[in-house]
Amino acid sequence: MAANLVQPALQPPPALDGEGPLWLQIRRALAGPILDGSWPSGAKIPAETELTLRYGASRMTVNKALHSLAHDGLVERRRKRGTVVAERAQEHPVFEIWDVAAEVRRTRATYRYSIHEREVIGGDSERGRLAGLEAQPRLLWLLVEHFSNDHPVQLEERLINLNAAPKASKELFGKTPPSEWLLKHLPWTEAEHVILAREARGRTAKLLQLRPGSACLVVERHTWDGEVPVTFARLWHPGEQHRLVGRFEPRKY
Amino acid sequence: MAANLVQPALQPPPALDGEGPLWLQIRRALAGPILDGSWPSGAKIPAETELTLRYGASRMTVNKALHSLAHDGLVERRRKRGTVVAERAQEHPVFEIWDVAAEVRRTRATYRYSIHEREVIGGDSERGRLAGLEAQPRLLWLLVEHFSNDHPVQLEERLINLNAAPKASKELFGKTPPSEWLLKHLPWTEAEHVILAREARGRTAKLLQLRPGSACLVVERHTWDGEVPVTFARLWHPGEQHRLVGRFEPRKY
DNA sequence: CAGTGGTCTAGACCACCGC
DNA sequence: CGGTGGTCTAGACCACTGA
Repeated sequence: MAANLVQPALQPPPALDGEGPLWLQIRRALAGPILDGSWPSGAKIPAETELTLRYGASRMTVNKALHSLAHDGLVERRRKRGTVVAERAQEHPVFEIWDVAAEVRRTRATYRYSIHEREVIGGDSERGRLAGLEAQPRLLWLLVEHFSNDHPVQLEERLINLNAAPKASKELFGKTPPSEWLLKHLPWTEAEHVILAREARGRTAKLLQLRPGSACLVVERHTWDGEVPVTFARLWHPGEQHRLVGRFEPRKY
Repeated sequence: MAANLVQPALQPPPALDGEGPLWLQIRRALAGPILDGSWPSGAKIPAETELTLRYGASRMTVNKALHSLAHDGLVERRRKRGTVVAERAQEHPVFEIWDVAAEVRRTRATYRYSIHEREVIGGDSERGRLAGLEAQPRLLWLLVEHFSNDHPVQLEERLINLNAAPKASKELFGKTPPSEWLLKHLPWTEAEHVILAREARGRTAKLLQLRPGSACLVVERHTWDGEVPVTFARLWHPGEQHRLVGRFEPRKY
């Protein structure tokens, strides 16, 4: 039984899935264990030459995959030391589709959600128009509240285009919150986030247990699949409790 | 006089600056005209093979530069059509170091700023401690207000580490606002943005011409040069006026 | 010193898609 | 159809930096 002095035993690099360009396959194969935690921060990733053998690819191809992972902050590379899993690899960059449920669970708090409203409406309704979905005949409207340790952390106003997601009309979201369900079941190719500050009034304030007029951080998210709008979400967060954090480096220009 | 039917006459691709890797030089050479507007959205960028000749580089190298520009949303590439300047090329991605002055000027409004306070303080002062700069002996404190068409759009609370930026102690920022001056004169390797919502009170509300208690979008930005903190800024924006917008695509994993 | 990534080349084949 | 980007290769030299 040789002691693993420096590196804990790691699962070997996973196999490729055969889908798409080789460098993206290699990227996915390496990103998987990093994101699901089986390769912890600081774990050493095989050298380029080694991956070259493992995957039967040229070094340039392996390099493209690793460069791409480094660009997105999942790994850090340095000459001689090699490539290691980055400290913050699992942190969700601000402008990705993130998920309150996962975020709450990461802090080891208990997560819970509650659906206050669920209704099929037309796109020409006030809600549909405000979200820019007036051209869509049928929308599913949801009002969902998310809790961390039974304390409200997010109020979610959600519209789902039922033409793009017919399956959603039968879904009651009893076990899976809508955001997670959508990520799993609906493809999207483009998203836009708008971040702004707004005062909580009326029901919004009441549900979030805030004094009317309290500042809230609001994230509005549109997603499209090609040209087709898929879903809209307006996410209310109590003022200073919810902070969007992003780290970055200077641009290259 | 042949009519330029489809493409307006464009400046030729600029020369390289000889600094750093070839692909980054090419990237900079192409990014310049895009960002300063001399190549408008939709303008066609020479094909890879053409740039290969122009810059005496191999196609792989040119490709790496263009791929990188496309990744960051400055250009769009499609087979046969070629590479064109993206629609939103000049929009500042949310999590970059952006500059109100440039933003205001882009909307063709007149930009103006005013320095309300300027003072050298110790890092152990309240302001220094709140910004996490307590270990720094000397800080320059500034309170700057930014206007678009004489209407306040941003209030900037600024701390500059004078150990990292000794030149700043003599700078009066009479012609150049601090943010722009810092970008020009101070190197940084890492930055962090925190976005939150907060109510404007007292002087903050008064300067921004808001009713006390109005929701503001606050961006707090730290930058470091290696391990050394360089500057801290807290930027207040009137609630819904200032929106941070980001577009993105699904991750590749 | 030597392992590792950083970069670059010259050429190749292919897929897409506007003309 | 043919121009364009997308990808891949096999090899090369170099720069950094940890052992």
